[in-house]
Amino acid sequence: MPPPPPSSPAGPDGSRGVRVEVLTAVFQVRAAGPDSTSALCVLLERTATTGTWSLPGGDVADDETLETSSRRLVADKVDIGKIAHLEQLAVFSGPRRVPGARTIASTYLGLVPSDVRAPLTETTAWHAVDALPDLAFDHGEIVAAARHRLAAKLSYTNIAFALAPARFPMSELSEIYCAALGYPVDTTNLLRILSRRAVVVATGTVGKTGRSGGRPPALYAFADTRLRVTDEFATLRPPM
Amino acid sequence: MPPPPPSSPAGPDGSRGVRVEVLTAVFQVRAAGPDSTSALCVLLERTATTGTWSLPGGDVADDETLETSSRRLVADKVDIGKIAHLEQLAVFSGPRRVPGARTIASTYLGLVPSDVRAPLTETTAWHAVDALPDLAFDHGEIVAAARHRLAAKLSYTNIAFALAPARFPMSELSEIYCAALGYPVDTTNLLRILSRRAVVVATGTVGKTGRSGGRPPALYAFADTRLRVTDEFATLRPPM
DNA sequence: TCAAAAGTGTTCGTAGTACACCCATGT
DNA sequence: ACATGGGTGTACTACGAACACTTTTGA
Repeated sequence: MPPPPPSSPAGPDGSRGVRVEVLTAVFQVRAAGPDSTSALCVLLERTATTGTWSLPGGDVADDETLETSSRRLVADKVDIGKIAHLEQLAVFSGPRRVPGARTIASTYLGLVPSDVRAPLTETTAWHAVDALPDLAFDHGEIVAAARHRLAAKLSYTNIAFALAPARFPMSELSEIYCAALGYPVDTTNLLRILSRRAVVVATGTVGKTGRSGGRPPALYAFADTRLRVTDEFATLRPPM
Repeated sequence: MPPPPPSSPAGPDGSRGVRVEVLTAVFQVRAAGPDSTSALCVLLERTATTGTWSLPGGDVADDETLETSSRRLVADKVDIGKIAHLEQLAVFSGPRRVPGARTIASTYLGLVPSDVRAPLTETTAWHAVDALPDLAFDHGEIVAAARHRLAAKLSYTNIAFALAPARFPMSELSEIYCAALGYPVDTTNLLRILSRRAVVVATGTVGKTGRSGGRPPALYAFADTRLRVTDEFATLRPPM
């Protein structure tokens, strides 16, 4: 019994197929809440009929990759050039994850710098991830996975470049880390760690002092604008 | 202009869809080469017609998740119960990644303990990852991604439980790490690290001494048989 | 008693945390 | 001058790498 070739068509006419949707969790650290402290927020859109919130997404087109698809499907919500980082998250494939036709969701994590002011439409809004409304289907699970991924990568990659403005005082970067991680981060040590790893560099310029006095802060910038693993081997390093 | 609901069907009758195939890179550390040293190997199958090697896989069925699909599609090659760990890898979605109908590949990484002796069929074989033949389509890329994932997780999770037998001397575990990582690992330090993290525990039993003399080794076992992150925060730990 | 393999202990370097202290600016 | 925020310096700790040394077995 010869096994079928592993990549053979599903049916004789190739007609069989499943629906594949792409869903993207776009994050931004932004002022939220009454005291306007920074919080990690996710972009949601409201379905007109049911009123429930869901992640932006839709179907893949024939001639595009899933990543292109993700970009296209959030383009009308956030300026496409403003997504500083986009990466695959996971596939959600439960046969009954959505009602109706069987639909597999390929999900993405997108990041937008904190100084981007996206023009929102009537049906889209940023929601703090710590105070989410009920989400459609398994979208809550997807947001949770995206948060987890972001938090993990903050500690061993330069992924924060995609959440920070081009230039920033370290105190601002510290706030961003704090918002994304959910716990306070020591600004002093953050600078040391990121400097040692050559993730951030001083620009030589200084910013303006805040509303209530204080020394004007030095401005820093990320050395790269692409994801880089900065602490590859937590342990079990190769010899020498 | 109300946006379409994010999970609406693609076409009026739901007929539109893409082909989704599941491909699995199954790894095992096994004796390979003339000197029969341990090497990381991947399970491949040969296409009868073209003679090229490819990863085991096929199409998703309507009522199964992708993971179930992966298990089913390698079941005739390796006893399904012997896959100690299976996880999502990535989605490969280039519109022209395979000839013919547009096919998206959802890929998985599977691990089999080194003491499992799988009954191979005529068309399947284990190949050392350092001496792979030409692979079909983008399967080489997939194997590379799987290797990379495995190496990374070896340093911050207990993932090696899925590559090791139930009980083993530390020298054997060291060989497994060495084969999977591609560089030598100090057995002494490996024990210390994995003990501190409570990843391995001594069983109290001792094994048989080798063919050429030597002290009989203590046998160890993994504390868990499911993936656990053992070094969650490489840095930026939460305070206290 | 010697070789081979396993196990123990010690030293060293480095990275990250915590925190005290010093600097620059606005009021 | 003093409050406010930014920056520097310094202990302390912990973990892992490297490697020497001891123990236990078979020949």
